[in-house]
Parts: sequence; C-alpha cells; structure tokens
Amino acid sequence: MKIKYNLLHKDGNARYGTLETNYGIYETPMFMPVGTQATVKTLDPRDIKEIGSAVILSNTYHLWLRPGEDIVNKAGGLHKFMNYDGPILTDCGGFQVFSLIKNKKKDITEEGVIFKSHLNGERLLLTPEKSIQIQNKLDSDIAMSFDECIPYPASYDYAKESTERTIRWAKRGKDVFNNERQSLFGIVQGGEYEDLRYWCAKELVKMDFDGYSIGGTSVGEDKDTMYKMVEYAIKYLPQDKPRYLMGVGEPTDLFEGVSRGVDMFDCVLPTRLARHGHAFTLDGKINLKNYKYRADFSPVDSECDCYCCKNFTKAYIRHLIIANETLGQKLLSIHNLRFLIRIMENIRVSIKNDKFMEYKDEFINRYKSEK
RNA sequence: GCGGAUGUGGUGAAGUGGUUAACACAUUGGAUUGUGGUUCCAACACACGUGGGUUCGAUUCCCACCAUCCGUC
Repeated sequence: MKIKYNLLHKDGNARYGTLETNYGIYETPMFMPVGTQATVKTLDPRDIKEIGSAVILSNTYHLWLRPGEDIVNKAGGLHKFMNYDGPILTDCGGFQVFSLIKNKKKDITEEGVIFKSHLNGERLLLTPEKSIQIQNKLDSDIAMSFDECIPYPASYDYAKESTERTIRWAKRGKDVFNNERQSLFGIVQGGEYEDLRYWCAKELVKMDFDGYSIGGTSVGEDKDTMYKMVEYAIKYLPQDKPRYLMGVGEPTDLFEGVSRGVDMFDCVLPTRLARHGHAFTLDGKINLKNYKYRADFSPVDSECDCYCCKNFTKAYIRHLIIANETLGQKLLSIHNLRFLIRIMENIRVSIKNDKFMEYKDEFINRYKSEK
C-alpha cells in the first residue's frame, strides 16, 4: 500500500498526525534513525523496537554498491534481508554521490551524475531512473526522488539551474517508478532562495507525490538560514501529505522544524555522536570521554528510561568508549536515539494539548543552559 | 668473569658540537546534521642514564661508572 498521512491536530504550525504504512500506523512528528547499510550501526532490530522507533532509513547508494540491489531483492526485499518488520525509507543516494564528484560542471549532466565509487574507485553513473529502479527492488516502504543537494553557499543562478534539473529528475524518476507497495517522495530544493523553493514545491506538488521532503539543509548554512529554507518550502506543501526534513537532528532543530510544520526527521548525529562518545542530555550534550567522568557512577542521563541509562554508569561507558569497545558505542547509540525519540513523544503530547510552544521554550532554555 | 650492543617525554622512535630537540602512540579538550564505525582539529609533556673530561659551547666527542639486553665460560 501507499502510505497515508492523517492530520489530526494542529497547534500553530506544529502538526500531530499518523502515518499508515505497510508495517503499522505510527504517530508524527517522528524521528527516524539512520541505518545506511541495512543496519542502524551497532544496533539489531530488537534494540530498534525497544527504543520506540518507527521508520528507519537505509541508503540506495550504499546498497547498490554492496551487496547490490539484486541480492537484497532475492532475499525478499530489505525487510527480510535485515529482518526488520517496521517501515523503511530509502534515501536516493544523491547526497552521497554528490559528495564524491570531482568536477561539478563535468560530472553533473542532464542524464545523471558521474562519480567514483568510494569502495574501489570505479567510475559509475547514477541517474534518476537508476536510483528509483534500485529502490523499487530494495522494496523499501518509502523511496526518495533523485535530487541534487545544492551546496551552501550557492549563487542564485546555480541554485536555479540545479533546482530546475532536480525537478526534471523528479519527473523522470516518477515516470519509471514501479512498485505498488512503495511510496515516493519528492524533494524540494531551491537553496536559500524563496522564489526557487516556492517554484520547486509547486512543480513537485503538481506531480502529486506521496510525501514531500525538504532537502539542501544542514549543509553548512547558519541556523537562521536553515529555518528560513524550511519556511519557504513548507508554505506551499499540501496539508494532507507528510513533510520530511532531511538530515536534521540536533535536538533544538527538531523543535524548530516541528514549529514550522515538519512531520519527519532523520539524522546520523545521534548514532555518530554515540560512536564518538557523546551523549544528549536535557542539559545539553556531554562528552563521556572527559576526564571528569572517570569515577562518575551515575547514569548518563538520570531522567532517561533507556536500557543504557537504567543499567550502566558514566564511568563504565567512558571506559568502554576509551577502550574502543563496541558495547560503549551501542549503549550510547541506544541512549541518543531514545533521547530524540522521547523528545518526539513529548512533542506529540504537547501538540495535542496545544502546549507545544511552552514545551519548546522549556526544552530549549534548559538544553542550552549548560552547554 | 669476559666480549658486544643500547641508554632521548608515560611508551616507541628520529636527530644535531650552538637560538623554541622531530614524529607517532598514549593522555587532555574540541569538532561531527539525507553516516566512508578505525575520521578531523588542537593542546600537553620534570625527555637526551650518572659523574668527570675536551671545548667559547656537549644530548652529540672522550673516559669511568650504573642499568638493560645479547653472546660466552
């Protein structure tokens, strides 16, 4: 089935709703953990369920190169391959490919993008059609259109040229799309320019996607610019479809996104920070590697209900991280993901009670206070 | 006992007769936003075995001693 979004309540621009998927109905706004290579690094499906996660991400580019979409298809699709029975969204691979190109003018063509594999240096071409066909085979629940993530800063002329191409690519991808059980999202680009965001959103909406995402953010721009990009794009998106802000996941950004009408977020930050020894807490981010935690036998976050915080101490986690033991990475990944997912749970309750802005202010004031 | 080799920060390891003695690891702090899990940046360090000698000047050259390692009786 195609996913179905139900808008159930609004508090300002913040939206509370549900997302009906092949694998159950989930509430939004939601945070989606990233599992690029068909695994949320260090976690298994039981861990993912336990932290209250719904949708997880995987990546077209990585699975295309290894093990190859045909292998995954033969396994019975991504869910069976990785033994995950929740919804999966696949990113189109554009973001990864664009980080590998050498010469923007030469390697980005109307047909697609030429780049070198990070695995063996092989020259490859990824096109909008190819990206969609791979995703069709992976059989994720939500596929993403192939887009160009415009770097920041970008000139108006370049942003315009690139956005026009992204729109053409979206159409081409949609034309070859062929999987009844899968949904397809369009990606709004346009850089920091309001008219381009508007125009891109309008063109994509005409094509009638199952959902819309806002791309080209968190690429080095300052926060105010990022929030503006979101505002510019979201204004023109339909109320009855989900909005997904790609790559955004700092706790405060989740609040800023929700307050502007975003329903879905994903980010590598919680798991990457975890692997490097950092943890989210209500008082800000902490670095467990710091000397001062060597004999601190309190939990990472005493107000957290996750497996890590209920059973282990800072001193122990610090030891594991410094000793490069994978259990440390795993426990902090569990905590950081649970932290964001719990924020989203609280946000949903606050929206339903028309108290979102109060919760937002309370959270942000405290989070920043000890940073 | 005899012969040989080596002694440079917590560890490993460059190097020089002359202003602030590399570098790496470790340690400490920071970074990280549609993931290249082992990444990047920065800081720190009572370091030239001990005692003499040569020299304007010695970590560097010479002697003795000490320590460690190897070989040998």
